[in-house]
Amino acid sequence: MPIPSDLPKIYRTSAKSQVLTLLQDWITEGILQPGEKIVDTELAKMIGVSRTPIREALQILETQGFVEMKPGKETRITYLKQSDAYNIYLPLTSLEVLATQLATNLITSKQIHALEQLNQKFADAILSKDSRKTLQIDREFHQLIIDTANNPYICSFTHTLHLHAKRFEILYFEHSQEMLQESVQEHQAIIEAFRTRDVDKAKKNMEKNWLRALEAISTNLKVHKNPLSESPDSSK
Amino acid sequence: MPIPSDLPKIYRTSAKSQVLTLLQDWITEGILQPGEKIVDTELAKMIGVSRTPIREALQILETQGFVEMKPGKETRITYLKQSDAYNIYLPLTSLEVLATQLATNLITSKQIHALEQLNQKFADAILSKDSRKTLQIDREFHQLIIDTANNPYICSFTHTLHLHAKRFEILYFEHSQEMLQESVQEHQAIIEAFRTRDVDKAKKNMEKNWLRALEAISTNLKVHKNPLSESPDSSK
DNA sequence: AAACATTTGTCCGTATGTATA
DNA sequence: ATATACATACGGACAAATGTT
Repeated sequence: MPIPSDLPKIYRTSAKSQVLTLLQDWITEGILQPGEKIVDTELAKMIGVSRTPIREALQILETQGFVEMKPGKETRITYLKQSDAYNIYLPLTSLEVLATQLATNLITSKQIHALEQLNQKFADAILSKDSRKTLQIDREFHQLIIDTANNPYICSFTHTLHLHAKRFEILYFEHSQEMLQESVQEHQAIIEAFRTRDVDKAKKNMEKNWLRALEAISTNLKVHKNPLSESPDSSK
Repeated sequence: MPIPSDLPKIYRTSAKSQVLTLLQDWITEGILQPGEKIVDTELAKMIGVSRTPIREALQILETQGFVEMKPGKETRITYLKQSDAYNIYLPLTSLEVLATQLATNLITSKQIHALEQLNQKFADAILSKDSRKTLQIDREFHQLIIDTANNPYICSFTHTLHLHAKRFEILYFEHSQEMLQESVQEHQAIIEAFRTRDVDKAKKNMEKNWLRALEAISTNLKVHKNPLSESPDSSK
């Protein structure tokens, strides 16, 4: 059997990358809470690797804004305030609007078809009221557009912001049915705009999609569940 | 003498951060060339520290797109093609336009005054024909606006993109006098827009400032100086 | 095909700096 | 103020993987 030559090269997965993905997951899911102290020896024992890959992963998490390392002192999960919503969603909006603009001129009919299927799955997920699955499929829809734009910096930045947004939503926000239904409409409008290569329509709907989510967030926050989520008293 | 209590806390600078800054400088300045192989033991000997802080810095440089680590195989400085100009400058434009929007509502008269002084120094630097200094002051102008916007994600992303842009310009591009003169005008327009809190005018001029630079780049590239800057033959 | 050289990935010990009693 | 405990930063050694002869 001939081996297809265009297979994506599978790199050996280092302990570092596995730890990184694991910790990103623990932080976004809230298993590691905002403000929680991280001790590398403990994590190492817990996960079953040495301190080195733990530390290497922590370095990366710091540049992504998930932990704060005070050299020689301590390492903590970063705090996340409700007002951070703007910090996260506004640059995410700008970058995804740009991705949409670039994608409009690059997208193939095959990819448009994939977007349609994802939006259908999205609509189904909303009805199933499985909010985790719904969020997951929404992100896949957006990710396909980002991938189409084919810009490594946009891809990297939005990946980080998506993780922060997920953490934020798990901490503070529950999407309403009506809001998600509107999302389906906007997704559909983006797909139509792609078909007719209508850059302006595509961008406008992408922007609306995110800004509406941000507005919903700022007017409809979860009750403050977790004291650790707030920044500590600065008078200390 | 009373000690002012609002001093920014000076953290002990780790070997890791020093190595990181040093390598970022070497890469953007072209001392470490695109495609060049990096051996951590060599760097460690050269700089005079152990492999650990070198590796930690390399992890971060990888997430920023300056090096590529192939596990168990090799570590290389990333290639930079002329066509990467779009990848760098387009997201930078989007993010700085957003920063400008946010800054318009936050900027103080003191900061506006600082911008004016920077733009004056910028104009002087252009006449002195010291292109390094000119670029440096231009970045300080933009950085002040970004700092004013007060968004950690925008700040982090644009920092990385500024470094990539600097590397690109040193490799491929020499700003012309006329282009820089236009920049002075746009900066002035931004300052005026800040004064009157004219969000739209401020954004438009910031966008124009970057897009014009990108246009100049794509129509006026340096002669291809460096064979290593090109990606290697993909048929390998 | 197998042994070698090279380089990376991981482990763990030690020292330095920080906070607390 | 001094001593103690503790966590982090760094160093050096070993193991694993890759490419080569």
